[in-house]
Amino acid sequence: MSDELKTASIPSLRRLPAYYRFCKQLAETGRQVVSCPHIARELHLDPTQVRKDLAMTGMVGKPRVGYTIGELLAGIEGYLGWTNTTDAFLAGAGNLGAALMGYPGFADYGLNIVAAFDEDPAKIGTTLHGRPVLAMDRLPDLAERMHVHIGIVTVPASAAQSVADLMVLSGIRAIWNFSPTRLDVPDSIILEHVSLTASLAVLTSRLAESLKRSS
Amino acid sequence: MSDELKTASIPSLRRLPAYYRFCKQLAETGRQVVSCPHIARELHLDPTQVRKDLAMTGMVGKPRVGYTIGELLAGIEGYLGWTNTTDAFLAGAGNLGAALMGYPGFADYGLNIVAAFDEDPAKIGTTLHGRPVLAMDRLPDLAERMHVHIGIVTVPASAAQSVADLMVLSGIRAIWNFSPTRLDVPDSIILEHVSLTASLAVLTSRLAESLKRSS
DNA sequence: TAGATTGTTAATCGATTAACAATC
DNA sequence: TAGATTGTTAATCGATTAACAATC
Repeated sequence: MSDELKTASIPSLRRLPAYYRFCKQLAETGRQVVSCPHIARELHLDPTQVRKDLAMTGMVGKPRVGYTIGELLAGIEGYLGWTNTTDAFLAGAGNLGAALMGYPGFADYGLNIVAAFDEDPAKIGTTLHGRPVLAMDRLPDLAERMHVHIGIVTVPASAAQSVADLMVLSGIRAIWNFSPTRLDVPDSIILEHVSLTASLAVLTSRLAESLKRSS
Repeated sequence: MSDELKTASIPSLRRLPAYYRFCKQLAETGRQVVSCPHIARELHLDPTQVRKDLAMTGMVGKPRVGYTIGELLAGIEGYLGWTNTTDAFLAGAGNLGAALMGYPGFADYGLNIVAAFDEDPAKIGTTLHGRPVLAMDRLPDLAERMHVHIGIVTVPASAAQSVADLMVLSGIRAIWNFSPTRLDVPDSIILEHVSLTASLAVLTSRLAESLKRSS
């Protein structure tokens, strides 16, 4: 069978949600089909690149017509594992943690943050956007019993590594790291780092260059 | 003069903050010099790659010794435009906006969020981590008078484009976009998008693959 | 049919990694 | 000196873009 899944490139994976979002908007207007040139024009990408990205998910289109939007959405959902909502635990009920808990869009992307964990006694026992804030030391037991596979790290840099260690011991399989620190975890753990400083570096270096040129 | 700045690659720019952070930690222990292999071991990178990234900033090292940490930090700061703190306006005083306003690390990276702007009358006039929340329509006038060049977008997707348009009209030169939407701005505007859904796609697709393999 | 789009193979481009002389 | 590290050039790798036959 054609079960040989060619491992997708990271840039391709990162583009899929944009296609998904655009096609969902199209679907709401009643549209049934969409072509790669159409998506590419909208997102300022190369049509061939869009086609390759979609091919990766197993999608097939019709020449002259394009892809059925419904199939395309289902294809991306399936490929990214968004079909069944995935439960996640969040560690660090601070500002950023609260923001992620309150982000309404995650449900559309199969992510369900079921509880937050914190060390602060003042926060423990409260709720955050309807989900409980629990003591950090209850994370291992609950993660195992609830089969939670995703851990979100929104604690300060100083606590990030120890929280990650705790998650690994708890059977967490994937860590989404929002702290400004690099985390050391076993190779078997999936690690995705949202680095605000990396993004800021691109912004400020370009701005510095632009201001220099115009002065 | 050697004023021909070769435009840096985005991956290189994104790595610089990690070097910066590691070297700052080393400096605190009293260390004076650091080598590329040393940095590379710590951050799990290739030593040659680290050397090329540093060369980009104009740094020169001593064979057998390495780089002076002080010079290295200054070099990165200069290259990324972190020497003089840059003022920024933030639009959208919601959960995420509050989180960014409260992030203590930004000061180290030359970013100073001086005010937030929002449409919600209930929020206008309050403060967020010591900085005022102002009415959105005051942004253009203030941006011009205060020479603010960076705008941070933390409004919901539906409002993001109109906020970006307002920023462009206000003379903002660089937009840091945290909304889940692609923004359309003139080519002259520097645009950096922090896409949580792109990051989540990498995480969930890998997790799905990993769970499939182990089942 | 004519022509736009798909699917796929080839060419290009850019970033990473390897190799190695120069240096202290 | 011996040997680790720098600086730089060459080779490799992977992603993007171009080319083009197949299709409806």
